[in-house]
Amino acid sequence: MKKDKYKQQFAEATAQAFRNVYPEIYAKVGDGDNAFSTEFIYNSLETPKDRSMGRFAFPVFRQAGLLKDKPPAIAAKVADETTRILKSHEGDQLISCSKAVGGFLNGQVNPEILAGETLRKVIGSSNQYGNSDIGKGKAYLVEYSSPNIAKPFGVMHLRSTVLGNSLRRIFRKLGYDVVGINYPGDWGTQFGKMIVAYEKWGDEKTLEGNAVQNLLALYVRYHQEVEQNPSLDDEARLAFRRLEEGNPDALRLWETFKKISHAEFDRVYGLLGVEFDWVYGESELNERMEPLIERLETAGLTSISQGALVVELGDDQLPPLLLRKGDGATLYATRDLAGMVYRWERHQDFHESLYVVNSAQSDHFKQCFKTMALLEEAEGVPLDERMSSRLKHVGFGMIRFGGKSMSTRGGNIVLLEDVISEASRLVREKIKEKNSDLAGIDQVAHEVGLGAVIFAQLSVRRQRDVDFDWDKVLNFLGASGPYLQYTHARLRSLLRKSGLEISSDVDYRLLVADEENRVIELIADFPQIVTDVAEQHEPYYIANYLLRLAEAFNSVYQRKDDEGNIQKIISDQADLTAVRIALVRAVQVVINEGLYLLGLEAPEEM
RNA sequence: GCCCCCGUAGCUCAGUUGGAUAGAGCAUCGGUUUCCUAAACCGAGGGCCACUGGUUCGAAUCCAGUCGGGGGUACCA
Repeated sequence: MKKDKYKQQFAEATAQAFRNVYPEIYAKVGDGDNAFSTEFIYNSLETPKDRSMGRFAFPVFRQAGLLKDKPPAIAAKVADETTRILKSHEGDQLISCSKAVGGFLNGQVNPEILAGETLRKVIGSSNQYGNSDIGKGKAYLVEYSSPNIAKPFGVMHLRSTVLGNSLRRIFRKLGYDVVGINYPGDWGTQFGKMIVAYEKWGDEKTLEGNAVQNLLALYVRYHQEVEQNPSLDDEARLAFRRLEEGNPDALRLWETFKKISHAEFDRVYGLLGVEFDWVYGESELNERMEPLIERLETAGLTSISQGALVVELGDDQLPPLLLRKGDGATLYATRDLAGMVYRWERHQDFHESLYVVNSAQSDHFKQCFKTMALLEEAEGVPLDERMSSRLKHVGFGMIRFGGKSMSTRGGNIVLLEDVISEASRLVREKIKEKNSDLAGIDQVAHEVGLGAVIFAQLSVRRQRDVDFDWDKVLNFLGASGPYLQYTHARLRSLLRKSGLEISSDVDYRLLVADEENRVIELIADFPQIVTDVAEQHEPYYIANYLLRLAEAFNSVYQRKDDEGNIQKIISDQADLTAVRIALVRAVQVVINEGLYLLGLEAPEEM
């Protein structure tokens, strides 16, 4: 982790100050990893709740016991000494230590220098700002979306899709060789059901026109009829068996279902702007399961339980993993295990492999990961070469609709496409009333409507369940995608209207307002936010951050003087305009890039 | 029964490895446009941070238990 140079300087000075103020105790404690070390202080630095207190804060409570002194007294003494030390650094007044408050030392960064360094960096590197090479040469696998064939693309698939898409972009920004994986469910007993349903109630017409809708209708009908007639499930099992045995009729139907679904998925991904690097269905693993099972057997991990072939995991909390059902058929866990090996073979030594899948499946992943760990242990794979420790389940909460969980079977489902088109329609109306001669209105309306939909998914912590609420998704006020896009469009407008070449060679002393400094601090925070997201696999940090940045900028934009006049960005004072335009450019670049990382477009106008 | 997630303003949610008076959006009320895009900005009201106990200089945050909601719990994925 690259260290923040301002923090580092502050930590060094503070550490030195402690040694100077308490030499006897320092002599006793000595160097090393203790409360006096730069390292310790650096890691303890916090961000003050109140921005006016400074850029960072160091709480001295932990030193209190050691120093046998009261925290406020310690803070006061050390603050004075830190200030003296920092002032003695000639010609380099980057940071300063303000008067201590309570038990905290507060550090400030010289605003003019922070502004200059930050804006120069952003303007110089443009959308590369925040890039890193920490991932250089490392493969990062991310599986997301993974819809089921012969089922429609509902909003429930949306979360996985947009989360994964965002993570893919973020890891790329950090230099990883990212492999975005789509792993559609194109195998398993549900195809037996589809085949039975088609043979009973469908015909060629089912596969024409709106084929996906027709297939869904068959699927729903199957689940209604099976209530009355449980023997349908036996037929379905038989039909799937036919498929597995390579029966030509069954295979042809399956191929057709697949083709229809893939065409539909590709269309939806195009709409969403989502991309993948590697797409393979469950069926592609059919040949790879047997070798995997043999490996497990050779390792002595398998046993027969109630007629099924299982792996006992030696864990009270986890049921055994099922490799084969009583009838010999494999299960999705078998396929997932084979898939893990497949991925490892294709991308040897990957850094991490993520599964962006609903939290309801967390036990399933625990079972699979544990099984892989046992296998590698049994095979004597050295610890640092094990794939099993690099597998991570990135879970997320459910999407509910009207308080109930959505289910394809019950037909309680909202189609993603309906949501997007409704959102776009509303955006279009809004644009018409405000900016009716906007060129490319349909495209912009789509981008902004889609922005609302995606942002609604990414602006909350993954683990939370979210209730799908039309009013909320279609509300473009406040914390929303359109709010960010609108702010961005205004920034672009400013840049156009100024008619200036953007230059970072401006007089940063002119940025004196609190509001402006707040914006600069936020811009300076961006690279750290990006790495936080990567570590926690939480894109909402970016969503949250962008809202704060947009808000901060909007209050610069509408700042008023004492007489109530707006302090405009573009004025007849050339120097002031130039530096403010540099600030505008920097904000615009960061919002643009942040939106990109979330998977949103940033229109020029709206 | 056991396991996982969640419980913060009327609603939807933030709250970084415990830290300085618990924040934002929506909704409500009040203000701002001779207009660099008002999809915005400024302000007001609104809280036993589910409950109880513990750890600590300090707990919304950590631990134990209770209550409430959701999910999972071997031959579906």
